[in-house]
Amino acid sequence: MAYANALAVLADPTRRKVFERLRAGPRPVNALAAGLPVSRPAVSQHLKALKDAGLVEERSEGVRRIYSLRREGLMELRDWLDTFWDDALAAFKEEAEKPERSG
Amino acid sequence: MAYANALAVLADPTRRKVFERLRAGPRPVNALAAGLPVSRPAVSQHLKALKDAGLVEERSEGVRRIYSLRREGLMELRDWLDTFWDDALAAFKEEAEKPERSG
DNA sequence: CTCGCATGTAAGCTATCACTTACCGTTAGC
DNA sequence: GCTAACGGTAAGTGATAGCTTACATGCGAG
Repeated sequence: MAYANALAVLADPTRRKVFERLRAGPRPVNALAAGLPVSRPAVSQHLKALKDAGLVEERSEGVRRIYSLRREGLMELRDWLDTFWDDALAAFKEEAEKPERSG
Repeated sequence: MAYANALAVLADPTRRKVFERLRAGPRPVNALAAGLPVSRPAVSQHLKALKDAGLVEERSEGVRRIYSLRREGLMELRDWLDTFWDDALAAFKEEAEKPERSG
């Protein structure tokens, strides 16, 4: 059910912006916070949330913490999305929940 | 930017549950609310949010409102997700944001 | 028309969330 | 050791989101 966490974390616009910035490659906190309309501690908090959800990973480089994307964290979300196009599953579930029909 | 709305709407567990129930086929509000730990008005409110986000659609059938999935509403979200695997785009953006490198 | 079911809407409450400021630990350079 | 830069954490605050109850609306049956 990691997709649930991913959805919750990515729902916030600022946090999503931080996440999207990482698409361009690994970045230290300073760079991620630059230009955003929130303070640096706010970005730190967002990064923590992203990390807890498995969406980013962090490594130390001297005094900096370099954050990078973790695409595996998005995979469950993608899989979940795909279940809405899986017509076989949908049909099965429909029958399972409606053992009898009036028509 | 419809994916932003989709993310925000699907982030709530109860609302997501309602949405997932629709995977099994069109349902009236009553059926969607049955068994959920929240009141029926709460479900109505969730359905409104889902509808506003383009994730469900609604049609009247006598006194009932039949809600059904709208997969198009999920497409933008899926496309957005895919951008995180698009390495060409990622490389391009990386270069665009870093015109010079120390190496 | 009257009654009842199915559903949307309004108002109010509470918990949560994102933000800010202040502070602390850590690393690098002199 | 002293200082400066990077960044994580704590405490407090205001806004928002989801929930509930009460009420309004619309359709169908008799």
